[in-house]
Amino acid sequence: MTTKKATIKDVAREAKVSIASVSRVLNGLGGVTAETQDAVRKAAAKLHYVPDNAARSLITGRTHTIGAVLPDLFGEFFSELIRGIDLAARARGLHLLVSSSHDGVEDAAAAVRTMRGRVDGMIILSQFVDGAFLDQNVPSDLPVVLLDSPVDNPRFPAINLDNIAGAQAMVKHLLDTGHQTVAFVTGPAGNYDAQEREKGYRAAMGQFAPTSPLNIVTGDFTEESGYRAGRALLAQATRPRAVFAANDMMAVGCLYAFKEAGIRVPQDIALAGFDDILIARYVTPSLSTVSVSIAELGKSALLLLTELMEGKGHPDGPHIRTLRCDVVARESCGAQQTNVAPKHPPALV
Amino acid sequence: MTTKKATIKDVAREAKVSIASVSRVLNGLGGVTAETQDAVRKAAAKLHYVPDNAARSLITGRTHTIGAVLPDLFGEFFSELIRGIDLAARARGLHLLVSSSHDGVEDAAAAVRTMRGRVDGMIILSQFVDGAFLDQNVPSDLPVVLLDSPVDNPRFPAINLDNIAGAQAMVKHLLDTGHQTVAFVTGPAGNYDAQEREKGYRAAMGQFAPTSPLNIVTGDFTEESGYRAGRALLAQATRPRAVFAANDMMAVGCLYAFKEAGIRVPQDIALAGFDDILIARYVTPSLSTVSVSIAELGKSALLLLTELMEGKGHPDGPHIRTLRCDVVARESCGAQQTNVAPKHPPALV
DNA sequence: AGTTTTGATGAAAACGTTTACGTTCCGCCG
DNA sequence: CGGCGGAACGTAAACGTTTTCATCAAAACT
Repeated sequence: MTTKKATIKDVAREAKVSIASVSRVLNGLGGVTAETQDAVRKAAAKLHYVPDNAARSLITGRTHTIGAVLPDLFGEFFSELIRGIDLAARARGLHLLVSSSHDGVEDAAAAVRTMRGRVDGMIILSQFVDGAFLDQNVPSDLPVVLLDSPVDNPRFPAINLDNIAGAQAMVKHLLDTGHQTVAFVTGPAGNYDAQEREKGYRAAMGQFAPTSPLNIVTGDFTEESGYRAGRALLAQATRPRAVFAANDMMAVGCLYAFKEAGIRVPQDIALAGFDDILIARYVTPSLSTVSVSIAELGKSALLLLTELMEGKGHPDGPHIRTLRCDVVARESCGAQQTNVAPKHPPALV
Repeated sequence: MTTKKATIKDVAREAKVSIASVSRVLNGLGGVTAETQDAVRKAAAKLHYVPDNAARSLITGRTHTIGAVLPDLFGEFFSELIRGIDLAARARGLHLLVSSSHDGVEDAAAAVRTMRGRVDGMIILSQFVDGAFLDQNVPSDLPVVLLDSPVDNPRFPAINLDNIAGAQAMVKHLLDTGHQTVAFVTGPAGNYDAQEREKGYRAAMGQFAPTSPLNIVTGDFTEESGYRAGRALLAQATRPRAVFAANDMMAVGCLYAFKEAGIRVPQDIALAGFDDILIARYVTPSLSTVSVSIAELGKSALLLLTELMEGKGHPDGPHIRTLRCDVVARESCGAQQTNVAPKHPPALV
């Protein structure tokens, strides 16, 4: 590739046809004889012609790119999510523009605004978006799919995790395994997932252990907050029989607090997390948790988005969908015996 | 945002000026009186005007987007890498277009080609790129930074990890700790990092333990291959005193093979990996490894790329740079006593 | 043979910007 | 007072496509 850059005109001249014919051939529109096709393809190959995307976008109004707005890229959750989105996107010939790391509503708004005109649709996961935010920052004709969002608006379909059911199931599992008292470690206040999981805990306790008091300590999804929560729980007058943390990293933090104090898991206290991150399998004892297929979440979001983009104003089905979560019983909850070899990483979607 | 979409013409009409003046005001070019500025800004705000990026790109030839071509998005390495790139990019007002999951040279070529015209520069990490590939698929005027690549071409500066030195240091550390015989588990054949790490192992053994025979079993960076390698090592007539795996996931695989066989780590056999992924801190015993600051790698790549993009044909400094790797001694190599609380995740860059 | 249909092709408009180049107007200096 | 320079602003070209429409030849009818 030594020459400057070939345009469609150069190809047309080389092939001795008009630029319209070149366009037709290269876009497979038909209405061209086999010879011209050949000539055009030869010329294009010879000149290493690659169409200019900006010009194409300008006239067609499509970019073949979708945007992903995320709060951060750190941690397995987002990594898996992007992977799921990317895989599904490239299967459809779409590109992926990522934007992350906004810690305020202004940041998020800027991110969304600057994507305007660069993408054909967006997938947004942010605790800062609500109805007003969307109305203000999203052009009316831009398809958007929300992830893990409380927004209930048919114009902005959402895909959520079934956090409530998942948390309920885990609490029930802990109770069924024989742990009479279950404490809960919360996530950050603004986080929708965290709120839902707490709801699930409350609901399950009310339903399956109405006589047992609620026992809630606060955390913020970080390992360190889990560690502090673990120490706080151990300091209580009557130590709970089981601890359910709103995510795995906090559960791991608890685990280290317990180890440090010489408390055995699960014999002295049972432990469970939420997310089923990779680490959950590798800590000792392996961590019982609630599994959410994150890559699947990303894939579903992209599928829904493409449906929206393909014209059908609103896709079939409800505008809020939930993805089920499953209890994964490992060693830390006491329902499973030690198994030494962890499962391998999940296969590609 | 209810109206269709406002163009620069609409703003001009609303402000009763020409489109040229609107452009001047909005791009801060000067040569406009204060009143016109006001009028234009008011009109733009009123119409919710946002410039069309496609049109702008078409005429300016810049997209303010950089592309990242990666083999996959799975695992902590790529997650961290993207994060490092993204953070540095958005600090400079650049967008990030990712493209991943190519398992063949054709895939990679397609990825690079389809990015043409969409990005102002690219960061490429792929075992499939070599000099010929780049010549064939990269336009001559597109700045590119290579990551972990053996390509030695001033036109394509590269940033590599100092795999050789890191591996050498780890082998030396294992020998110094008193383990006379060190076995090595290789990575996939085509992987540059893997090759370099093996070189480091060979060099260190030759230099520091010339009488000890090399002991190399093959792996492919997956946990499962590490597990198999671990079993193979145990089946040897004289079991090595230490095992150095070319990455952490394989080391974890080894660890489970050893646990399964009732072999204690590090008492019966020492173990070390490479990469310092998050899991390394959480397995029991915690895994000694070689740490590479991956986010830093991404950040450096982006910085170098922006230097290239800003005109200076070739940035200062050598066209191949290496990032140092550091030995992290934890429990599994026997040089460190048990410490129960793992370090917290690395802070944001 | 004359008329219509069909299918391939080319000319030119359109997309929304940036920017080179004119034009106008004003103040200033000779 | 005439000419000149510069600031403010407008006109129009250019960027590289897609797409509509017209053209034209050949094939298909009547």
